[in-house]
Amino acid sequence: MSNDQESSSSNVDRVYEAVKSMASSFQLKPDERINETTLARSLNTSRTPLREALNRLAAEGLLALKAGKGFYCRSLGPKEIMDLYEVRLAIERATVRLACERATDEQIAELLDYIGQVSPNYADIGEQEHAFVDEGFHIRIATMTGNVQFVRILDNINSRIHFIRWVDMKNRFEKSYFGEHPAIANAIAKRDVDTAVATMEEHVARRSEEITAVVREGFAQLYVQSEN
Amino acid sequence: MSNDQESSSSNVDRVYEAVKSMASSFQLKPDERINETTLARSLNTSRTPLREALNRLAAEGLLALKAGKGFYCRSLGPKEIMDLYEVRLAIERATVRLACERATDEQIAELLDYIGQVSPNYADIGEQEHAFVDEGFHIRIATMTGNVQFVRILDNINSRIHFIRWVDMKNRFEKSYFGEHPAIANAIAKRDVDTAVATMEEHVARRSEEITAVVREGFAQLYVQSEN
DNA sequence: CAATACTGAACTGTATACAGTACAGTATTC
DNA sequence: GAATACTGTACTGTATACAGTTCAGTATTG
Repeated sequence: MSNDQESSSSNVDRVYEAVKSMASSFQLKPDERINETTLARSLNTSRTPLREALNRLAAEGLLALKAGKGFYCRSLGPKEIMDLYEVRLAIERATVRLACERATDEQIAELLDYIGQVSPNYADIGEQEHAFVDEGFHIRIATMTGNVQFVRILDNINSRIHFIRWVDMKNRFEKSYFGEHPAIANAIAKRDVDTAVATMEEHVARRSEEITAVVREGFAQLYVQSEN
Repeated sequence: MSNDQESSSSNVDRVYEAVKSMASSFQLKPDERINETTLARSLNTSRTPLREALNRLAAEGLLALKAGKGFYCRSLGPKEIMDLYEVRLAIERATVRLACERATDEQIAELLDYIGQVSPNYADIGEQEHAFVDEGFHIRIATMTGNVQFVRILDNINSRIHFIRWVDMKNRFEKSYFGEHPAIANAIAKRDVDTAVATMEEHVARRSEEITAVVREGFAQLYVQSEN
């Protein structure tokens, strides 16, 4: 049945994206066992392509596979979150430095434009979108390095902390978008490596601290938010 | 505590390791199509678990999946190699810094011991082993951070550049093991962050330069070496 | 009543069958 | 003889069947 639009990406890719989205938005709860038959049926496919997608996600660290018990949505405890932020800091330190050195003028113009487009109507979009916009900013900087591997890794980290980022966005978005992000972008535009790196470090580190506070408060409220 | 959940009890994990090893050692040639039926048979399994393993490896970047045409062993061109070394530099800069701050005295003792054990009989082992020993050194430093994510990423990079590393080892091993590695380890032992980071940067960067030279010479000879 | 053994449902892990598709090698036409 | 159409083979992608295992819920025994 070729009912779906041209499968530029295969069935597995479609399922992969769907499950990834479900995991990022915590429709799949942490440490919850994934019922393959049910999930396959709800995605209009069979268990074979579903399991192939699940294996990819497990390889990326979004899911865990307990032998003999199947796939679990990976739990996201305080330790893991801090660890991921630590890796993110290491990566972004490098990307912002390389971006200063290598970004084309077009890329820089596009980055400034990206910031500009969001600012006016930032109030109209939800937290979920805020998180995506934030991720988009950092991914653009990674892209400026010309090194796909950085983008790949950052993308992986993003998908794993997306939900946390989303929650935190309530407090942070305005600060990020009218303060720190433009500061970083401007430093890149001036090819000012030291300022760019320092600002980025501060940006990520501050975020990390705030996350810690949220995490310490406990996760209960987070999960509640994702109920509906 | 037994890891037989991971390796021996699961057929997929066994196949995964086998194929990974084949890809790292270029028994599977770059850009070569993988015949699932044949490979499955040679690994004493069926296509289903094999494909699950292949999907994991594709997610990790060791294989590529062309839609409608199956899995291919990923080509490793100069650009990709340089990119991976660049990421590695970013990661190792971070790990060595954190290792200085967080490593336990036991871990440091173990690291020094690791170096000591290898030195005497370094001539007895082949290049393949040299590469593993080298990787082991860097993985240990990553482990000292207490952050599993760093280990994970570094391990991924290692598996993708293993072959290149192996080739380069002919020239580098002695320099690494009697010069740079001990220098890094000693700096960590003294908790001297600046020296440790600087030495590590120099170490990875120098290696990267030499790799470039090898790569520029052309790959033909590399592939020939892996024939038998 | 508590604790342990038992049984069956449900689910994972694997093998296999089948359908659709790319590709090579051959035939056909100009 | 060259170029294009054709046909068969082989392989991927997916569905399904089956075997082994876990787990919950019940029965049994002290």
